[in-house]
Amino acid sequence: MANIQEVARKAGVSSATVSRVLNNTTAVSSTTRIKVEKAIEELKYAPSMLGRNLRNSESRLLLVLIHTFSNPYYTEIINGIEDYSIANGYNILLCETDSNASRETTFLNMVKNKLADGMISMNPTVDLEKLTGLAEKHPIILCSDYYETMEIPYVAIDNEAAAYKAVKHLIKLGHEKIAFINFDERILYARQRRKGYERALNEFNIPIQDQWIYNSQGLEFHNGVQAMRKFLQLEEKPTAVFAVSDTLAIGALKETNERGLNVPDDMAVVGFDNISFSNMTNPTLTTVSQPMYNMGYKAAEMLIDSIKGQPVESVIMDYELVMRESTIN
Amino acid sequence: MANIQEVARKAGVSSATVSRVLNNTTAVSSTTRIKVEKAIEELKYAPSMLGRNLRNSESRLLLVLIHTFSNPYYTEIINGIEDYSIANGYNILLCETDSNASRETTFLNMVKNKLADGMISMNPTVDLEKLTGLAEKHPIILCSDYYETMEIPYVAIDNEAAAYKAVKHLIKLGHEKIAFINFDERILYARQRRKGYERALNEFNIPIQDQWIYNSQGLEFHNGVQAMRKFLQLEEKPTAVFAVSDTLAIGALKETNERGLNVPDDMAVVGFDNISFSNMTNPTLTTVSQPMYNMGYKAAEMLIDSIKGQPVESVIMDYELVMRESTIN
DNA sequence: ATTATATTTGTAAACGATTTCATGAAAATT
DNA sequence: AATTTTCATGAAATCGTTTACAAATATAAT
Repeated sequence: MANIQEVARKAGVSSATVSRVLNNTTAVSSTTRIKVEKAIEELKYAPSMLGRNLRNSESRLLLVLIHTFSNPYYTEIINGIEDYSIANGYNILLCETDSNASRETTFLNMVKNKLADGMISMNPTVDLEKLTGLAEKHPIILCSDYYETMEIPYVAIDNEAAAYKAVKHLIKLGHEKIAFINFDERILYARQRRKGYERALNEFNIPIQDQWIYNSQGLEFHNGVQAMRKFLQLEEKPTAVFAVSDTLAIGALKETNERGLNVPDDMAVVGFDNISFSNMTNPTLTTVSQPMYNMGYKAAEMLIDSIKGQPVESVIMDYELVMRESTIN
Repeated sequence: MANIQEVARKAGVSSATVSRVLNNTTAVSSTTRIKVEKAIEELKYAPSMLGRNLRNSESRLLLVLIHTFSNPYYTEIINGIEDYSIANGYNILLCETDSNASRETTFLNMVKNKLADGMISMNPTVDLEKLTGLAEKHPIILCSDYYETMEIPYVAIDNEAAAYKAVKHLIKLGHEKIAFINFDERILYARQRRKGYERALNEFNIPIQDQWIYNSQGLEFHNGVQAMRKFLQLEEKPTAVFAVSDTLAIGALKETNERGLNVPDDMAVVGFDNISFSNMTNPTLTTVSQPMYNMGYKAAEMLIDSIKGQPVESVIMDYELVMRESTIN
C-alpha cells in the first residue's frame, strides 16, 4: 500500500505538498495540485489514519459503553449518538460490558490509552473509582445513568418525577394495589424511581407493601415474566404494576395474558422508556416516554464539545407519560 | 500525559526496555522490571495506542457495517461478533449506514484508510463496485446478506430452503391463500426467500397471486402493519401470511389483532429470524429461527483469521422452524 | 583464569502522516 | 528598475511506539 512519500515522489513534489492537497489547508498551485491528484489516482493511494492519528494525537473515535444491546432502549440512544458524531467527524466504538468487570476495565483503558478521544457511558455497574480517575484526564459524559456524588456531566431525565407521574396515573384510575418491578437499587435511577413510586403512594395514603416490590436482577423479558409470576402467587394480588423498563413490563404483560387475566381490567401495566415494541404488544403498553434519540444526540454533542475543550453542563430532558391500552380501555 | 521516553528516563533505562516490560516479549531482569514498573506507576503512564498502532500497522479494530440498529436481528449478531472479537483482542467499530450512500462511502474508506483492520458487512445496499475493490486489498466478510457473483466469503443460511419450509408448514395446516411480505428484491435473501415461497406453492399446485405478495420498503413494525392493512382490503383475503422478518410479522400480527381477527384461526402468521420479541407477542410468533449469535461469532472468527492471512471459506448455518401460537393452537 | 555462551540492555531506524520554518519565485508596489 | 509583499514549495522535526541489531554484562564451560 502506497504511502504519502511514494505519492510525493511520483508527483515530483514533497510529501508536505501532498499533505496540503489532501487536507487543502494552504494554497497549492493548480498545476501541482493536478500532478498530485494524478499520482494519488495512479497509485490508488489512501492516507493512513494511523499516521494521521498519531501526528494529530487524536483518534476521532468515541467510546460508547453500554451494559447490553439487548435492550432497544440503548440502541435508540446510540442512534442519536451516532448521528451527531458522524455529522461531526467522529465514529463510535461500541463496547458492551455485559456486567463483566474485566471487560469494563479493558474498555476504560481504551480511552486512557487514547484509542478513543472520549466516552459516553450508559453502563451502570462501572468501577466508580476508576471512572472518576479517568474523568479527571479525559472527556466523559454519562447518559441516562449517572452518579450524584460525581461531577461528571450527564444527560438524564427526572426519574423520580416520571415514576411519580406513572404511579399517580394508576392511582387516578382507581388502583390501590400497585406493584413495582424495579431494577437493582444500587443503580441511581432505580432508587429515584422507587422514590417516585413511594411518593405517589404516600400522597394518597396508600401503604407501601414490600411484597409488591420486586427487585429484578436483569431487564430482560423473562425477568418481567418472573416478577409477574411472583405477584400472581401472592395471597393478595396487585391490580396494577409499574415496571421501570418496557422490557420488564412486556414480560409482565405476557405473563398476565398467559394466565388468562385481562389487561387492563384485571391488571393494569405501565412500563418505562417507550421502546418501539411497546406499541406493538397486545394490548399496547402505557409507558413513560424517554427521548432516547435526543438524549444520545445531546450526549454526543456534549462529549465532542468537551473534547474541544469547551465547558459542558449536565442536562435534564423531558419525559412524557404515554397512555395506551394497558391501563385504559 | 507521560510517554514511554519519560518513563525510560525516570527508570534509568532505555525506551526499548520499557517497551519490553510493557509487552513482556523478551526477558527483562527482575530488578529492572521493578524499576520500570515503579516509574510507570509514579508517572501514571498509559501507553498510547496511537503510537503502537502506527508502529504495528494495525488498529485492532473491526468495522461492522449495518443498515440500522432498530432491528434486534442485527443486535443479536453483533453480540456474537463482539464476544469473539474481544476474546481475541479486537474491538468493534459500529457503523450504521441508514441507506445513506455517502455514509456508506465514509465507512468503506475507514477500512481503506486502515482505521479498521477488516470489516463485517451486513449492509444490503452497498456500493458493489467499491465493495469488490475494497475486498481485493482488505479482509471482508459478509454476514447474512451476501452476493452470489462475488467471491467475498460470507456466513448465511439457506434462505430458499428456510422459506420453503415455513410456507410448507402453512400449507400442511390447510392454508392455500398464503400471502407473502417480502423485502426489497434487489436484496439477495429477498429473492431467495421468494423462490422458497414459490417453490412450496408450486409443489402443492397452489397458484401464485401477485396481490398476495407485498414488497416492503423497510423492515420496521409499521411496514408490517401497512402490508397487512393492504391484504385485508383485498376482495379475496389471505388466510395466512409469511413475512421475511419478525419485525414485519409482528406488525402484521398487530394489525390483524387490531381488526378483531383471530390469530391463527382467521389469519396465521409466520415470521423470520426468531428475535426475542417474537416470543412475547400475543399470540407468540411462529418463525424461522436463525442462529444470529453464532452467525456473528463465526463471521468474526472468519474475519480475524482472514486478517491473520489464513484462507477462509463461506459458511452456511442451520436454521430451524419454531412453531408457536401464531400458526398452531 | 580464560574462553565460549547466554542473557540483558541500548541505539537507532522504522511506521505515515502533519506542520513549522525557511527559501525561492512571482506579483505588487514604489 | 528596485524594493516589498505575497504565494508556493521543501526540509526536517514531530507524534509514541516497537524491534533489528549491536553491545555490554553475566554465566557456564574449559
